[in-house]
Amino acid sequence: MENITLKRISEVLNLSISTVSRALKNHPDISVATKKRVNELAQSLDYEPNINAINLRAKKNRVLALIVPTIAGFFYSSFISAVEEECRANDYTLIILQSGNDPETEKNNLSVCRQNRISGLFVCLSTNTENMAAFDKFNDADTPLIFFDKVPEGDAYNKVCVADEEAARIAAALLIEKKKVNILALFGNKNLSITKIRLKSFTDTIAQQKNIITNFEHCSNFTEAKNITIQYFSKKTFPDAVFCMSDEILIGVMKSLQDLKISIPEKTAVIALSDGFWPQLYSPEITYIETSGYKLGKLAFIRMMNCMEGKTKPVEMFINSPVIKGGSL
Amino acid sequence: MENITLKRISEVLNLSISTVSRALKNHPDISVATKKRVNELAQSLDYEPNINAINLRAKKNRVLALIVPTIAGFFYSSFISAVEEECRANDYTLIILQSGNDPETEKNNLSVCRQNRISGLFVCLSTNTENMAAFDKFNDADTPLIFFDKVPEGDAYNKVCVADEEAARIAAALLIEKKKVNILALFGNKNLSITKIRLKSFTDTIAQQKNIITNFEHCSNFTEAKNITIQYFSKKTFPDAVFCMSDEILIGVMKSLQDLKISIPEKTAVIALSDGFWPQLYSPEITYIETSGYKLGKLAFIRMMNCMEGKTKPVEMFINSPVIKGGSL
DNA sequence: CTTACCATTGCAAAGGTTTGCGAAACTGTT
DNA sequence: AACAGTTTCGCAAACCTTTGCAATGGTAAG
Repeated sequence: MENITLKRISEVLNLSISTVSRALKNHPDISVATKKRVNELAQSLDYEPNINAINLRAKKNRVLALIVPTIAGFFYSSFISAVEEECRANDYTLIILQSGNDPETEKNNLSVCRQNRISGLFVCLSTNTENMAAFDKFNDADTPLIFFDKVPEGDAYNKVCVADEEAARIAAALLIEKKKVNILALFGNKNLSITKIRLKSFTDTIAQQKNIITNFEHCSNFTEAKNITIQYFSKKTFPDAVFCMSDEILIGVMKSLQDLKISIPEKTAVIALSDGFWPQLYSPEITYIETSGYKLGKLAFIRMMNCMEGKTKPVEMFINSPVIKGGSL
Repeated sequence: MENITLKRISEVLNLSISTVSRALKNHPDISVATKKRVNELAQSLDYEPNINAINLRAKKNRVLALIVPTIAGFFYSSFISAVEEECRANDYTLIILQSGNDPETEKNNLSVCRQNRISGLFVCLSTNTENMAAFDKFNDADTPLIFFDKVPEGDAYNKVCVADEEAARIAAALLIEKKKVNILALFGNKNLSITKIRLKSFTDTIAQQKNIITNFEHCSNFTEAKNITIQYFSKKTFPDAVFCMSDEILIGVMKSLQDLKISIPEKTAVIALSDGFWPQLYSPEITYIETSGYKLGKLAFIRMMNCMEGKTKPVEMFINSPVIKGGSL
């Protein structure tokens, strides 16, 4: 099947390319009769404008890109889902790239983005990104850059975040309110700013109470979370509550608690920061503070649009953190 | 920051655009001295070629697209993850679009694809797509079209599938082998070909045994699966095994069994067709027949490459279905 | 000194679209 | 019949890259 272009249509109709172009765009210069002829032929030939040509001429692009360590996983895939919905609704094309948590791949991805002359970029940093220079180029080029989840430090960047501090504080407060006295608190990778914030906020809140013993542990994946939990709960006296910083940790913890047949909330309570999907799978359902990827995605897109409209200073934005009560506390 | 182009470089160096272009591509016509000058300047200016211009000239694109009902969910996101990895490794850009299970949106997405002059397309049909005409245009245009998961009927299309028939047969055989006699078999949406295939294969295998009672039910989401399970297991005599056609059904079933405190595998056995992530979350882990989104994605990409290399007839391909033993059977 | 040849480099066209500006045709007015 | 004013349309340039072919300069051979 041949490629249908304006030129092709213009030849068939004995018109100039420019007339065809204007007719399709409903330009007032063109007579209704001509518009009708053009539109009908275009329709019947299934004409679709060549985006590459359009972008080339316009020197810009309705293309956004998104870089994420991995697509799989509930938080990211629901974030992406939200962003994609908005892109589609606003006639943006979305390019998705995985970094695999590898700074080198991340750099290559940025190269792809620049080749594509994208007009905006969402980024969740890989765990060990240190040099932000490659990102700064986008700022220099006035290409909006929105970080989410794993964000860089400093106030030179746009960031959308779950209200990490608030969420961790609420969780700690709930544990205090329920008079828990021996808490196992599980956090993710030490180096992540997200971990630091949650840890500090949780610690600060708990520390106000004298009589609470808190065991802080770090675990960066499902398996580690499982193992640490087993370690703590194999003893004859064990924590009366577990705090899980993330979904991944939560499911690791739950696996071990189920293996050990420790009943919830009788023997121990569980509370988590979560996207909201997993907690409802358990019985009783897990009480959690919501950190919704979907909502965050929507917010990120709004922020992106604002950045594209006009010059604004980088800001850090938050989504709120409602408590969803299950029966685990 | 201004846009760096070949022209810009050529002006600085007092060379022609073509010389710069060739120098960057390491063309033998260009002297080493010139190549060096050009490369150094390009490097320092962070030159990235404009993909739109390249595509326009080449009249083709290293862009693939993928349409899926929703990105969220384990099967799809792991499928996408695999496809994206391969795209990146092979210098293809991937555009991801969600149909939201709406044929209208699906059609719009196809329009986007054609505007982008993509060179290949992966599609998981939305549940109620009837008219394949919009897809046929891609075949007419020699743009490879690979269907996965929800695939159209007939042999005019390329399809990559989990070995549905085999997987369902294996599951049924395992239940027979374990001498289960009262089985609750849960299947997804009746209209899906994937459901039909699994249902038929399962039924055919089970039917060979006279003494087995099988209760077939359809449920198209988590909640329905939960409710049906409760309905069956609230009676005083209940099934001694549950078969779950998908992950979504499995987690619904497990929620209800946990709520009712029905111990597995003592009171009832559970077996599922699954991507493999969820079964390991439970205790005991669920025995399942693997239907891996990730593997399927890899296969889909290979098939795509084959289609792009040369003219081949549409085929239906399968990935194998290993049994992963947990303790639920 | 001419001729031939090689190594380098430049010219120009093409790909599809948009848009400022000029050209043509037509309308209606004096 | 001449003119101005509209309506409708076409020309050509620009966006950036690639590539066949021509052109330039130089070197060596005759």
